[in-house]
Amino acid sequence: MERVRFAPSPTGPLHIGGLRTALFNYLYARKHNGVFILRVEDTDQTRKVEGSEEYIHQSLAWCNITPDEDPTKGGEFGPYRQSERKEIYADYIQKLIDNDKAYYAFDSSEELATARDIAEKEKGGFKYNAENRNAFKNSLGLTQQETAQLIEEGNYVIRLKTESDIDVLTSDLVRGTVRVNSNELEDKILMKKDGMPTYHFANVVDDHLMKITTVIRGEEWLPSLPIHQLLYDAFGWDAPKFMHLPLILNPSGKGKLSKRDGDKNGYPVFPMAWNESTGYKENGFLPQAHLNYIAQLGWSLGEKEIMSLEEMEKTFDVKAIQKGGARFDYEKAKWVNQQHLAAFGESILIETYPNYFDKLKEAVGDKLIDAVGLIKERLVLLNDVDAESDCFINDPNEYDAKSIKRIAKIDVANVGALLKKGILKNELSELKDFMQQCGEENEIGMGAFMQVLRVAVVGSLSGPNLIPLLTILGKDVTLRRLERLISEQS
RNA sequence: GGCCCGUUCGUCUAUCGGUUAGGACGCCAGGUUUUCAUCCUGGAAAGAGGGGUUCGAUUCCCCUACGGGCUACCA
Repeated sequence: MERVRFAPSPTGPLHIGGLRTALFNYLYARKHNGVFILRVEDTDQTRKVEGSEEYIHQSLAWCNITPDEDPTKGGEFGPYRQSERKEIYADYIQKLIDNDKAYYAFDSSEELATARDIAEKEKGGFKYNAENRNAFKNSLGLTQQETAQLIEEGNYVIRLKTESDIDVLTSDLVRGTVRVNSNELEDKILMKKDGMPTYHFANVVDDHLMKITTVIRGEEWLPSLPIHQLLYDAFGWDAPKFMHLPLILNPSGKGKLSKRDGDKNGYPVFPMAWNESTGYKENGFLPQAHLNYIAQLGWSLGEKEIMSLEEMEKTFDVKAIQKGGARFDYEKAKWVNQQHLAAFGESILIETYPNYFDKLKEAVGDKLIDAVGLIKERLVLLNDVDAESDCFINDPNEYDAKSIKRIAKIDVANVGALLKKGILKNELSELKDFMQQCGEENEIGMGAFMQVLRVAVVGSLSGPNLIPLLTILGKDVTLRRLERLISEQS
């Protein structure tokens, strides 16, 4: 039974990268009939941001990515919030200490900072490990008595005791074997002064205890994989499988996708609104379309790019995961959304997103389905509904200057008068025949009629199919709008 | 700086040693449409560079370049 987990920190809103990690975990679980767990990694109390855990839940819910086990619904392996697992970590760190795999260290942050400064100037980097740990204040160099005394005072951290000069072999599902010499590694802090574990420690302990079979996370974790491997070894545990996902980059390719770049270039980076920032939801994206697009960043879906979540669950394949980072492309994200929108039937679209169609419904009543049929193929985002519906609801506010220029050659008064007559005498649905006939008699092109009528009704030369639009609006509205154009343009 | 990972059209990607290097977004041109959008057809557009291995390399290996990540008592 495969068990995977998405393990975000509640330090702010979920962003696109985090959401994709969640998605891939979820897809992997579903594909293998496994279990998808949400674990909240809130071991850093100082960086915790109010409301962000709730935000993570809501975002996943919006996307229909439902955890099988999580902090709110619980599960067999809880608690699922790391801050509630303090005693567990204390037990396990003791095992490491007892087996000489970890040790106490008493260096102050200031002492470490100076050591780091000096080392960086001298050899370009600082590492606290077998090579120099004797130079620091820790239980490895101090007597038992001194150590006990310092522990009593409470100002200590616990570090992993790495061996010197051994090859650490790790394996990644998308990258194969990664080999690092332990001299490159550090005696990472496992337990902080406040008694909370660091990511490295809590992660390994929890993944083991929660019986995680495959760890799927971002590539930024690849450098610490050897540390995690050492930790599994220290406990004598089998490590799970690992899959490190390529990063999602800014459109420029410079750096990880950032909120800053999103703000600058006008695209959201969060699933839903967070403080001043709007999310994909508020910008009119369908959750399945958003997921469909971000899935393409690092996963080759094949020739058929447009897929529902269910289809992705079936086709997800580790072999198709990309190694290199993928740049974000908002244009394509919108195109995917347009494709999903187009696949909806009118009534299902209205049923699924009723709020977007409230105003239109009020204006056209039982002709709502016809009206939506006219605008549906014009939508890229759900938010476009407003602009596209406008011609059903309001008379044109003002006439588009370019369009007025384009009909300048037409005798609006004359054409308008003929149209008026035609509308009074004919059914709107038959107006085209009238224009044809009347056009021949008066040597006026079909285009002239249509353009005048369109500008009158919509205010510009673009918009939905005109005759069906008129039949929904009715004769009164059509005539009113036509007369106004005649009076303003004659 | 050190370590790790990566590199096919502008972008997302296919190719598991032999292909006219395929698809998608975007772009351009044409068609459909009263218009715009949709839709359809067509077009321009790619193997970072250098060495190997091989009868043959985009594909395997090495070097270089470039890009990214990590280098916290943050995750």
